[in-house]
Amino acid sequence: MARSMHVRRPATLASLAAELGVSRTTVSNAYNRPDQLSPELRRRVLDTARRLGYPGPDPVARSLRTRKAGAVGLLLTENLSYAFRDPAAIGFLEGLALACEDAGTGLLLVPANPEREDVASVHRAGVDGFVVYSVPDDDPHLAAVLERPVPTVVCDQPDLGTVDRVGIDDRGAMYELAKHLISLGHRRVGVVCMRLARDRNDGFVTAERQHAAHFHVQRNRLSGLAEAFSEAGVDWSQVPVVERFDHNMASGASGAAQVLDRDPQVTALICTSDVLALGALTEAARRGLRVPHDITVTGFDGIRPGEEAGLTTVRQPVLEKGRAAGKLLLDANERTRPRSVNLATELIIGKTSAAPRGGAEERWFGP
Amino acid sequence: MARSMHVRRPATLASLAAELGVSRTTVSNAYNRPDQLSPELRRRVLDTARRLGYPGPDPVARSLRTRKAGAVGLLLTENLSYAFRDPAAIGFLEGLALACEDAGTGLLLVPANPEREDVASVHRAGVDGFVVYSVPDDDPHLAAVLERPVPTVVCDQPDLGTVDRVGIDDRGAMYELAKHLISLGHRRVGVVCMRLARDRNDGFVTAERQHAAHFHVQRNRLSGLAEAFSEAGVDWSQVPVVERFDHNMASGASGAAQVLDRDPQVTALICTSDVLALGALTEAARRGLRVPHDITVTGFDGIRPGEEAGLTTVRQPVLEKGRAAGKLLLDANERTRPRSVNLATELIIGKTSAAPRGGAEERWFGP
DNA sequence: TGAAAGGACCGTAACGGTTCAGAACCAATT
DNA sequence: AATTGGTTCTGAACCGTTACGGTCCTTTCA
Repeated sequence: MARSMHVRRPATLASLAAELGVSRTTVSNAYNRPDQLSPELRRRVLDTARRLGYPGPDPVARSLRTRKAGAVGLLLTENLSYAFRDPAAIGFLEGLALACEDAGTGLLLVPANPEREDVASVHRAGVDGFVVYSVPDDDPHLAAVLERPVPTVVCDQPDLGTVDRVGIDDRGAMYELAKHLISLGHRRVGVVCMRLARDRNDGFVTAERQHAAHFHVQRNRLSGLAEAFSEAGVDWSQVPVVERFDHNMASGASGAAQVLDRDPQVTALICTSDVLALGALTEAARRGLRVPHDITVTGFDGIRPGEEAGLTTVRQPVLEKGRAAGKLLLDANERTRPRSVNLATELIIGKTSAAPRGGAEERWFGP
Repeated sequence: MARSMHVRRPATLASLAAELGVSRTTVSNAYNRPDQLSPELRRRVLDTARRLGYPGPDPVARSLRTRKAGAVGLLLTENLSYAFRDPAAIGFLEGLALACEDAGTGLLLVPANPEREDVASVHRAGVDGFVVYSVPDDDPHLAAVLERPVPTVVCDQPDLGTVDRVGIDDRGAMYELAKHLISLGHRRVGVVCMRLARDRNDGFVTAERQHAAHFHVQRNRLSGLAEAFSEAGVDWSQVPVVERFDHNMASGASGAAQVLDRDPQVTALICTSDVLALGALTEAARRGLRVPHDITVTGFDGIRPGEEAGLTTVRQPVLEKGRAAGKLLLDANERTRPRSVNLATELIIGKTSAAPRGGAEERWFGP
């Protein structure tokens, strides 16, 4: 009980300076610019700091004064933890983290509960810039980010023209995939896609909802499909498109089931992500459908488990996307116009796609 | 070119107050305590803010005054991006993120390059607390965190007695796994472990280095093995233990190769992580060794790919560990003593372990 | 010996907010 | 008429630091 009975206020740079009989500037310099003071004095400052339990300059106060936080913020659609569940998101984050560590910058994951309209977390984030990854274009969090006077990079979002952007040509890539299926002879297809807007709509999607989709990525992938199949003479408005709010394999499976229940004659299940496609594969197996003999299944992304399953898909460089976003943000030059980066994708023809059984004429046996 | 020719300084709360002819307090209240001023005035404040392009109270200045940053920091051993490569780390992060989003707190990933001694990133992090995940006990970044006057939770680290801790009984769990192997008849075994210290040492490990390991988790897992096998009459000092700095499947494979080259007669390869074990499996296959008929392979962690491979391992609740760490940190009560949480593990007997071919007497045929 | 150079340290003024104890005002109660 | 209570708004202190532009003293060199 020999310790001080009164609550001692924590030491600050000022109190340390007072104790030493030097100016605050000098103490500050002891930490930040060793060359600005004599080694002896510096040692004395540091020793006294240790004795007084001064932990060094307060990072927040420093940030206020220097006007840099040493961190970039990341805004995602989903609950924070989603970032660690979705393989594509993980890849993106790894790339972003690579860029951050190169720059010695921290990475702040901003909690943005999509259920609530509460954007306080965005306002509260002490960051030098934002990366926005795949949020709906009408998300209030996105609006809040854009109001903040810091550089921003959007990824997998529409080009806003005002901030940097990185992405892929989702529409073109999906168009190519569709062309591949069409060349195999597929005309009667079904689609399972990820959520198209902030409201939950687990079921069939109207053409209108497809057009009005608030998720840039999904809208463009669907649009690429619609274009290709329309060109091939397919009436896109008759194609069953099923939406799933949650993004996991179970959704892929139930989405596939819903498509197959509606039209058992579809020869191909096109999924807008590999995760959904992997789920569709399980549903096909459950129904005793052999892939690709009885049915073709395709994905999008090029994640590892899809690769192992031999999935026909579009591979996109998720890690590079994250890294590019980080780089764009970290050398944000006020002078430059908003930049837009499109990364290349690659069509991967796996073993889950083949010509439909019986060929194109099969559709004459439809219901 | 009608826009202002001069650079306008960004609006602040003070300039907004001046423009409106009200006090700064009132503007602050307009944002933070709407009930403290009349609705009309509040509207006027917010409208003027929009007109002047005032983005709302600066988060850093607010943090300085309120003494809360609204974020917790995470310190990891590795380069930042490692967090997104290692399955166990991903699970931990998911759990931590869950705890954070429950509390509406941000999660700041602090870049801590293990190569450099530069701990500035720790000093610069504006956070309300730290979670430290599996860093060597002599890491300067850890020391820097402990000097910061904020609550801290260490995970997979020794109990420091001064800060909260969460972990598992690595030693006991590995002891149980070893007992299982011993009961199957294994006496001649080899070990592949993760890095034991900050220096790279890809090769055999002396008993001394095992004891002095700076990674709590690895030290305890090895110690559990040593205890069990010693009790079974095995001279642990003769057991080949190979260390690998990088944690990936390739390391597991090359580590296994090194053990098998040294002693082709080992009947079991014990790996201190599933990732290493998966690599060991590939090396076994490469050599034409059938698992478990020709050789037993075991892991530790209970990650998904291991499960799919039918790996015998110890499953630990990585997600729960992260969540527990977050909870501990977020309701850090000054009054409570440092808490220590041990989570339960489960021994998983998969299909990669079996009794050694020829039984215990085989060792008589050794070199 | 005087001028110039350089090292070491300091004072002041921000940085952009929040908070608390009132002041001013008005209506309702005693 | 004085008191009470409530709402609305204000003034000043404070958060802990760094940027900026000095001053002062000691060397160095012509």
